[in-house]
Amino acid sequence: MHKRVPDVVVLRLAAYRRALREFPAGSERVSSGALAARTGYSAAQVRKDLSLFGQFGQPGVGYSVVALERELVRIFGLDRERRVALVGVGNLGSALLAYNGFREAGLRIVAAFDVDPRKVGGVIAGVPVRHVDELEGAVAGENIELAMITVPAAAAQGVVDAAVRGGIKGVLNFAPAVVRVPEGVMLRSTHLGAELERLSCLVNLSLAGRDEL
Amino acid sequence: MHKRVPDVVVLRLAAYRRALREFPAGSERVSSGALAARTGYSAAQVRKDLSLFGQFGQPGVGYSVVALERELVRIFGLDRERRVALVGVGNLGSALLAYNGFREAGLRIVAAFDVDPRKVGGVIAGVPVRHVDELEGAVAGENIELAMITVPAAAAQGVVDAAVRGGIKGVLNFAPAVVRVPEGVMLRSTHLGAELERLSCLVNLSLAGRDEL
DNA sequence: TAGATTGTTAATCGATTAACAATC
DNA sequence: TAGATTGTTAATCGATTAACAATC
Repeated sequence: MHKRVPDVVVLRLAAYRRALREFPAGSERVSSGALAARTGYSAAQVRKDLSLFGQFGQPGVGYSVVALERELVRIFGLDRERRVALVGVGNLGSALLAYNGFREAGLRIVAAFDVDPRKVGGVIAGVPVRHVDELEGAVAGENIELAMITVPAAAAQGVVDAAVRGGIKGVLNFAPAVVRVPEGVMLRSTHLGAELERLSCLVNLSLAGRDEL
Repeated sequence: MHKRVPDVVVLRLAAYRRALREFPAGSERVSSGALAARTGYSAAQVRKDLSLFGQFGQPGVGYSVVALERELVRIFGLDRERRVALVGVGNLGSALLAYNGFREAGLRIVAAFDVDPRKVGGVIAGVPVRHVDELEGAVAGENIELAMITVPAAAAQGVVDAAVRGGIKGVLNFAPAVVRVPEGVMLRSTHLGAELERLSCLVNLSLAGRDEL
């Protein structure tokens, strides 16, 4: 288990997992070809991607739907509960708190943080809102591994630094700002506008007579 | 202008644009090296990416900050207002309606749609909420080019079909469902859980002793 | 001029695809 | 057995990097 795993492989693994979950109840076996058809990738790519992590299939037979899904869950590290902090309880933060998909994925938002005294002390979607001053201590003392940042751009680096001091393992930044984390801390950045801007670019390029992306 | 533009290039162009916007006021010129330092890519890649679209720099001098940003805006198709519909006024839909970043990017949400009679007829963040039955007609008659879908998974394909019938050019799907669009309509899919699951995967792989992604 | 920097070509690197022996 | 399908190797393809002539 020492191979490098490209980002794009993680993206496809997530698609395989989703496809497996949506498989007709009662399906026991699935072939790389069937997974490919459901996800839009190729059978060879399905097998290659999975082979990075082990040998999960049987030649001539295929993969066990249940066992393969279990392997993917394990690869994603979602086979045990991961505790998550959310920082910034605005519109997007509230939407994330109310989102049900995390729980079933093993991702549990256990604490929310904000600076607004009207929000601190409240409870949103079952999650207590605490003052952001408590963030570092909470990460350090309450086994919080991941943090989602939904604060204004100007505040982003500060709260990321606090989470890092507390020992956070991964940061998902939704603030439209470049933030830095030390080596060893995983970082993903996105923001609400990004996807729509990229879509606009695709539409624009395709209309300009280019090939489809 | 007939080269294929890989998805990853669009991603980097967006980063260059953001970096340009954050450049110290008064900067007139920027080199590929300076852009690289700000975005974490390499100078050669900056030049190569830009060269896909034209020659924007001067040898020995660099790029004009203002002119390059204008070119990027043009490439993204954001040099004129693009009208956008939002379908599904839940938590995420409301967050998108309230997000200010779209307007300054030239993306204007002109109509929101829902099926809930308590929401239909209201106005959120200045945008009127209409019944989803009006979606197709609105797209066709009100020059709406892009649609953001924030409805439950089960309803996603139906509203996408309606938007497509109305002549939508691009769809950004936030529902956790696989949707299909005909050739010629651009589609991007993501959902709130996806990024956090990918982050979890990164953290898990890095802790398992793998190289950094 | 000398130093800096672009745009592009060639070289390298990595990812995808095709093919097939091994296996059920 | 014959048909199906995996895991992996080799071949192809595409993207990144390095290098440099051209230019300011």
